[in-house]
Amino acid sequence: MGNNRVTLADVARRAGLSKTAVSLVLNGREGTRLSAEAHQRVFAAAEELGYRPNIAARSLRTRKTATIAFVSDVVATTRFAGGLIRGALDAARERNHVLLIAETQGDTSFEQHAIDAMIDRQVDGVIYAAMATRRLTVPPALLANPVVLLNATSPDGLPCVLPDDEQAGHTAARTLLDHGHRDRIAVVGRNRLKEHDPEVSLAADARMRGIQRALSEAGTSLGHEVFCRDWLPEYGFSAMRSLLHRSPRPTAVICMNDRLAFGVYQALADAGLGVPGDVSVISFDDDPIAAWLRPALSTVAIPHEPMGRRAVELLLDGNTAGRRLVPMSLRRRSSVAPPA
Amino acid sequence: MGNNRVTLADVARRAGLSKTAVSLVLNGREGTRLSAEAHQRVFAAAEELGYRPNIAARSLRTRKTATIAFVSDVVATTRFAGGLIRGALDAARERNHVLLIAETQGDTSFEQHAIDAMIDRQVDGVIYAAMATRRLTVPPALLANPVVLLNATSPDGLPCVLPDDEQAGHTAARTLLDHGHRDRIAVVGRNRLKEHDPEVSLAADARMRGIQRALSEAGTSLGHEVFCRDWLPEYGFSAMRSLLHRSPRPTAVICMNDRLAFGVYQALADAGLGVPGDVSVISFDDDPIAAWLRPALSTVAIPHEPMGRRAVELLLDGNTAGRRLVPMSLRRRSSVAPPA
DNA sequence: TGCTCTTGCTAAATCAGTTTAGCGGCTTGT
DNA sequence: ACAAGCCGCTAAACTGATTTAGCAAGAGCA
Repeated sequence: MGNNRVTLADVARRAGLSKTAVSLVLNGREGTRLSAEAHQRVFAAAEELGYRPNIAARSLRTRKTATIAFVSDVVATTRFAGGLIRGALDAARERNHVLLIAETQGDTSFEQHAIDAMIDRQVDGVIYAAMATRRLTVPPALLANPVVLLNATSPDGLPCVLPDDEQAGHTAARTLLDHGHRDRIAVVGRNRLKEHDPEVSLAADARMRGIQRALSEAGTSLGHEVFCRDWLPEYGFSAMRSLLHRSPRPTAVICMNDRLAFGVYQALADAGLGVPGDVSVISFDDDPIAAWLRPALSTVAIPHEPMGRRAVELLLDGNTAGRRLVPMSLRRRSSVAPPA
Repeated sequence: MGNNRVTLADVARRAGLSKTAVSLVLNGREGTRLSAEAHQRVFAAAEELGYRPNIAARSLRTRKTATIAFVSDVVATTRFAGGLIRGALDAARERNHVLLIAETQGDTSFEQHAIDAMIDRQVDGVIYAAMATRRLTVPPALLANPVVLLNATSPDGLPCVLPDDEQAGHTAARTLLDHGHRDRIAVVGRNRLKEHDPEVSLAADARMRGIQRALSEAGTSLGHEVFCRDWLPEYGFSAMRSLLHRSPRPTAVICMNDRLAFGVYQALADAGLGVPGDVSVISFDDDPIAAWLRPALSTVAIPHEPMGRRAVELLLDGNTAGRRLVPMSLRRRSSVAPPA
């Protein structure tokens, strides 16, 4: 196993120099007065022996592990997480860092355990991620070292990365307005809890603000709105059913996420109505399902990868406190058309 | 930061004992002749100071890091990965280990980089995971330390964890037979490449074998089959369309995965046919979408969490070589009924 | 009394790096 | 001619744990 790994001492012996010299050369230290010839000998020896530094040993002295902890409530294993981790992974790789991941599953003792485990391993910093965009309080144990919140804010004013949901709401509404929809635009998925409790969601309120701003800028306002207990297909389904009983019928529906939109599609199909011929649909998230629906669903994507990437950059490069909003962009597909 | 972390020496000083004594006590070593009183003093001191061992320092000596590398082609960020990582994370936590993750994205240089990065950090072992169940060759650099393949096999005969797709195929077909379907069962999603090239897929062939075994045990055989270029909704859609032109029309369809089944649902809805009234549908994977469809789709689930868990157990406990098949179980929902 | 054994504990080596302090030899300035 | 400074390099300390080797005091035995 590692018993015969090549060490710095081996390289030094081979190069006929001291460990010090080898360390200085391999770390590319400026201002050492080692000769060009010594540099050559070190590089050659390291190359020939296939030397790789032992990071545990190094970090013992330097207190840098080139390792970042990615701690999340439950995000690490949801579809949602994919892009977040991918982006973080990419940015970490570019900076020669690796990611240690842990999931708290919302359990305080798991969380404590996870954080301890990470800190014991001397991570250089922690990315604390939430599945739903929301406000949270970070465990005090974390505050001792660099932290960046991902998809969350905290009262401590820690640096954080969030999607720009208000702009997304504006984009969604603006898109419908641009297609000629006006007074008969409905929203599916309003939810008092999500909109009023920042510890539950920040997205719901921000998206609504964006939608309402776009409408009032256009001199109009929301035609209908339906509240939903949760943002799941079944609630979208019944919400759309209830909308179809109202008159005038909406010409377009903004769904608070793609799963609701899926339910809305089902209800429209059951009623024999076509998208976008009879009703246009637009939504948020860009869940994989959005591209699979027929017609494909136009939706304002959560920028998972850029967010993950941004969090790592913020952590590693100077991270001034405060929030960073990452823009959300429209995936134009086929579910929006002018009203009949 | 870490400059004032409590060290073993601090605890020793406080307890009025040597570092050796403290180390022995805290590690619960048997056969030391330290007095009960010394034990008390050590525990008290450690507790009072909030001592936590520095794992980098420890691993320098012991060559154990309590860290596992989870290297995958692309699995880490797909929906697919969720359960795999979750299971691995759970099992790792139970054993006081953590997971270092990396993604190669199928790029050889990324892969080399990732593997080096993990080995430099002295991981105790590597889980090498694939997104699609398939055969692959593991990079030679890995062979120097413990490896378990997850969702993959290799010619090296390394220990590996795979879903039992043949049994899954048998279960799917058996379920339809039990409901009274017999000669008019169709398969959607046959694919020569997937079935014949183990480096592309092992699942396709295994599922087909299971299906055919169940049918021949019942003295019947496949009514129809449609080949698909890929297992995506659009191909399921056109496959089902073509099936509807044949006569006799199938009474039930086995889809090779849930995304195909989604397309099949769309085609049936377009044709005004009901599931399961006119056609029963059963599938594989248990993608989240399966539960969202109306009627909810019965499908044989890939046991992601147990697989991830199993991989960690295999790696940490004695891992005798050879393959472990993890059973796949049926999620009974509403898409299967007796033929009309 | 002298010898060995056990008991309870510790000094020092070790892991693989980084960093500090400084050593000879040569050049330069006065 | 002599001090000062530079050049090229190294010995040794240090990081925080584990582990080996062994010491001193007391007990047991002849």
